[in-house]
Amino acid sequence: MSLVLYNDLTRTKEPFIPVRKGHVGFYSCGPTVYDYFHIGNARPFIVFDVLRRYLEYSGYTVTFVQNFTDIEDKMIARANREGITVRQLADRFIGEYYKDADALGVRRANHNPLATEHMDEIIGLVSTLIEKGHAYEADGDVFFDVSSFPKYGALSKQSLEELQSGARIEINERKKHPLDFALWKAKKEGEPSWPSPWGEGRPGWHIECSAMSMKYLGETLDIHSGGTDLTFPHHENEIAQAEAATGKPFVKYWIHNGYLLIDKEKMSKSLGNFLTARAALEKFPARAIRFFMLSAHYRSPINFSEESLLQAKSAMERLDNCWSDLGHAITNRKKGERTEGNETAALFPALEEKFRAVMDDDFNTAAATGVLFDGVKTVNTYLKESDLPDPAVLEAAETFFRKLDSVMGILPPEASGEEGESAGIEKLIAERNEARKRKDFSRSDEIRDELAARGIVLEDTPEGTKWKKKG
RNA sequence: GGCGGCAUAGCCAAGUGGUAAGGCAGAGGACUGCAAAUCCUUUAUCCCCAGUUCGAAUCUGGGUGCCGCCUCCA
Repeated sequence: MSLVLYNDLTRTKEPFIPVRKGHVGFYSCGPTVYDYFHIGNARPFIVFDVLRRYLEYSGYTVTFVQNFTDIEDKMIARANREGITVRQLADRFIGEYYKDADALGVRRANHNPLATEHMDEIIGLVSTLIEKGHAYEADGDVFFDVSSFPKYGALSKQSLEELQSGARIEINERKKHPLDFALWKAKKEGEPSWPSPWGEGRPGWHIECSAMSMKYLGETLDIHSGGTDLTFPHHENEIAQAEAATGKPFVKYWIHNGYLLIDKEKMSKSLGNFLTARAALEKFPARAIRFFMLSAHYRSPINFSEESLLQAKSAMERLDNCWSDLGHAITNRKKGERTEGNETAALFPALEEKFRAVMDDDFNTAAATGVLFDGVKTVNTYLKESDLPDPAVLEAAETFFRKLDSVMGILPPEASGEEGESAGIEKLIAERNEARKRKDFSRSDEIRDELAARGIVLEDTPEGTKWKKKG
């Protein structure tokens, strides 16, 4: 088995074969850093983080690039409103991006290029396009000439005529074709600008991704991802810019995630129906948010709701219980225990194989969560039925969870031992167990309630009383 | 108008020809001083109609409903 990906360019699932054997160049469109990102924006960050991790799990060396758009209309508008520079605004929200993305368990990219730091590459690309007759200057603006690029519309499967007929774009007299788009915008009053062969100005939005992705990943990328709303025009334009300039295929696999909906409607800043990732993180554990995102296929729309997140949270608690029970069993294992658990131990590699199979099929994280919980069930059943667990089973189980978690990133973090607190809790538990021996249940329940008020949950098991923090 | 997506149990959601994964919630049982956790049992003929097929949630045609893109947007 090997990975098969749904390629939006061909609208079919295709075997994944990278340009360079063993290596993957992966570019994902990043945020415009004019505000906190919302939970809908978080979807691609999380799902493509998982795809990247899966590629690494599968043995590829991945170069993952995600840009920050730091010069753009909304950036300028907000900076002016707040009386700060665009650069200051960008610095601020890049910092905020990392806070939230880190909290969500999104691994950092290998490169996070900024448009404003790649003016040479951008201007170089625009110059090439003009030289090759694919772009033209008009009063300090430079436009891409869509009619010079026959493949235009290949990604969105629309002809120029079809695209135009439904278009709601403003007529611009200086454009040769209504769908021509800006590569370079002449400076306006109150806007940051950079020198260029066409005068002072700033880059259009689409050009930065073409220029920066090719700089870091070469002229043909393996994977380019983003939200499905970027298919047109953003990604269509990226293809036009890159391929008109290089004459080579720009991207082998285009993948787009479905929207996150709220009240059955797309969550977006312009609709005003958004919840920032930060606000979501205050309400729900990050791992529950990740699990929620992974519980549906990445191309399907998912509906964000309080109920869905609470369900995800409960599912995580089940995983936590299993993981902590497994940890207890491992910590407390004794020498000379049984070693006849081979059959059970063998279940885990088989489950991992299943995980691999479903993930290889266009990255089916929803099915993968099923496999994860098959593992949970297997562990729970084994621990219940086995008084003296076979270390081989425990190790196989732990390996299974760690391997899957290297991709999904939803296991609880390692318990941080706050020494003093633990000792105090242990003491109370001992006192409670004394009371239970005396059958002084009112005292023992009092202690349990006291701990519960501190978020400590007790479990009486044949091996003694366990405690854990309730998240 | 063009392009595209979705419709599976109370809720979330896999499954694309051989009689429905997984999670949440519910019910009954086991265990427990009571709990908690866990285990066992239990809860669906897959939007509707017609067709193809020995056989369809899965293919074809038609219908209904919902959503998105074609403008900034993950």
